[in-house]
Amino acid sequence: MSQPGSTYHHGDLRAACLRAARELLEEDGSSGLSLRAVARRAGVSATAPYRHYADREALVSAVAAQGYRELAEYLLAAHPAPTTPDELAAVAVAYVRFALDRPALFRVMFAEPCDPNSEERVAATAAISEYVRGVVRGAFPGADADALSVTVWALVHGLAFLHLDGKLDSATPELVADQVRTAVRALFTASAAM
Amino acid sequence: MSQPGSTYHHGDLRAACLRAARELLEEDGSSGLSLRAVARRAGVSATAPYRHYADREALVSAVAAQGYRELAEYLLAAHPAPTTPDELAAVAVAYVRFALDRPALFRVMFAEPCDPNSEERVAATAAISEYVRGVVRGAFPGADADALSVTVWALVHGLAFLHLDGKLDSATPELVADQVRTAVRALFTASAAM
DNA sequence: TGTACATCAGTGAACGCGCGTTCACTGATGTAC
DNA sequence: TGTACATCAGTGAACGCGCGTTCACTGATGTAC
Repeated sequence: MSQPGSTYHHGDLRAACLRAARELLEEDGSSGLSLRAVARRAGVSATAPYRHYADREALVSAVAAQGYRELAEYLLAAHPAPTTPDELAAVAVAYVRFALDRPALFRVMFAEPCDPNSEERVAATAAISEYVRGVVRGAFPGADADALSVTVWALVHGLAFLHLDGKLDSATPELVADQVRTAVRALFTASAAM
Repeated sequence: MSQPGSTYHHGDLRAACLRAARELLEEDGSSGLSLRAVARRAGVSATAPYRHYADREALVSAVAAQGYRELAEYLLAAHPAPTTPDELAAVAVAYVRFALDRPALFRVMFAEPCDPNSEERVAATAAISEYVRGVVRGAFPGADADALSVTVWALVHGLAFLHLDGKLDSATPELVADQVRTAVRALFTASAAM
């Protein structure tokens, strides 16, 4: 049990490290994400995090896994089981929105060479990919779900990255959303014509 | 003029640094790309690169710019001016191939927060984006070229990144190429139906 | 053709930094009796 | 309810490392006369 006044025992340093890591990530990018900086921000000695994370990579993996879970929530919140193009587009918009709301986190999740050994991480990405497949099956009943879900994911993922890198105009959220909707609709038309 | 036997004057250290940087990038990823490592590999003192690059960022920008130029060559080699879906698909395949052939370079080009101040870099990315627009105009004469070129670029870019991150099956080049062709064809069908 | 000299590419010592990680430790917690 | 003690979360000093960058320098180059 953590005691309010006590400072020696943090109470929930594991979660505090994760929170600190997320903040550093958004402030300084992934280069700012060091174990020492995390400890500093959590108000704890440099070595305290080792009680909770084996090493730096373990912490990064935990951050990424948390990111995957949050992304899944974003998508589910947009629409739990889309079946029309507009509903699918809403999910796509949420995906890109997530990337723009948490740019550094999104980069850690996808752009960094990752260790294939973190089961937490592997499971989280498998869940995302499974969700996309399910969504595509729902929205495009006739199509080859496997092939089309790759296409949809790639399209949306690419939009997210190009916006992240400033290669597309992301001045306002509405502008971004419109672009995403247009792109997804184009795909839907395609599948209908197949 | 560089003299074969002479070691004091390198001859073309600027280019040698670029080459060393590229090698380090592919061997160790972008974390291995330090000025000191570049100097070491070029067989030169740690400070020699400062004759040719103002700082680390200048070198990274130069590497990225070179990457953009090579990407453009890849695409042009695939087809100089595609007008059919198959020709467009060939260009798309080349884009993804480039990413998989030079993963770390591709990441530097796109996944790293970049300085918007390097004109060399800005010009190079503008050229790519202009090329994509031109290709789309050629292959989809009737469509809204601006909107559609964003869609095409995003789709291909997303495929490249998902493959890079091991989120899609990239066991053989042919498998990858097939996926890319399928996705691009889906888009073309869409535009034909619009 | 030969020499003096300005130019400039590369040297090497040194700086301060933040990092990941180890280690023996200490202080707080909570449980068994 | 009170006390002894095992557990374990966090400490702080220390390690070795590689980094970016500065500085005064030196050696090679090539040009002007």
